Amino acid sequence: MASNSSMSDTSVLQNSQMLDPSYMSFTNCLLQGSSDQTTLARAFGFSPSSSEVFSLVQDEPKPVVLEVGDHQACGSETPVTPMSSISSSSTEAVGDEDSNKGKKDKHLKETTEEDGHSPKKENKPKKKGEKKERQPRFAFMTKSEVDHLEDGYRWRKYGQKAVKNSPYPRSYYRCTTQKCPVKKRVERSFQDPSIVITTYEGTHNHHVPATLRGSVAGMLPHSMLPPTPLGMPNFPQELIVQMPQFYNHGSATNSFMYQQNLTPLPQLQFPDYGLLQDIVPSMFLKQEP
DNA sequence: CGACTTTGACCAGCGC
DNA sequence: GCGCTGGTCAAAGTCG
Repeated sequence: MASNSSMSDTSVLQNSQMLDPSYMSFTNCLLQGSSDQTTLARAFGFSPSSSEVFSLVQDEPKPVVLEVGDHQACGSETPVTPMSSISSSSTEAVGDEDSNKGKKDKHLKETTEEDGHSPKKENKPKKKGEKKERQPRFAFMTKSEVDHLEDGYRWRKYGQKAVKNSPYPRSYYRCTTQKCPVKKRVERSFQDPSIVITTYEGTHNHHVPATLRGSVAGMLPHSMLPPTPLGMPNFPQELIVQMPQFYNHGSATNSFMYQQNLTPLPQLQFPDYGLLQDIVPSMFLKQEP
């Protein structure tokens, strides 16, 4: 599918409310406070390009984030607004979480009785109480014509589902690298079809494939390359590595716009989280007061 | 021929 | 308990 996005500008806007203090550090800098896109870009080591990143959502247990240019990141004043931040701890919230875990179990379920019967999956025994650990997740919105943005990694689509209340389907991708647990979900905002909502889940345990067409990996500054899975915070890593078109199909125009402190698009300014939730339901967790 | 996409089915969780 | 929904599987199809 489309992997090229020839997008337009890049603007980041955010909404930073409900940020859990713990996340503030990063999110703050990243999304809200620091807002200068350039700064942001710099902070993450990517350069703007084809699409617009409207908001970010992170679902991280820990705000490990700052390591990536943190201090630098903070301090500007652009309006970068995170869609929200999710603290996994407090509320198991994120429905997705379950999803991940539950789903898999599904096939754990047993076929026992007539076992082997189901044509499709076979089931493996799994413990009932056993829960799957939730992978760190990170979501962001981009303005893009293409659904699947090139981000340097190779993905394999493993499913697509219609989204309730939305004419646009949601696609599920998995990193094709062996043993890499990273998944991502891509869907379009039904409110603004030009907006693509991408959710990454998990952490790559490998580097960006060097063989990627266009050798994206090669173009990446080392700061963008995935650090070791162990040593680095997941979030930043995700962000850095996966910010799609940011480093991929950058165009002068885009870069320019990016640095120009783009104006937030009206339709992207979400007055309240309810709205946001409509757009990206699974990414918004209620925050306990 | 391998890698990837499409698509219908399956399953678990959740709300009613 | 039932139905809905989201997430995943895997066979079949497509593509380079």
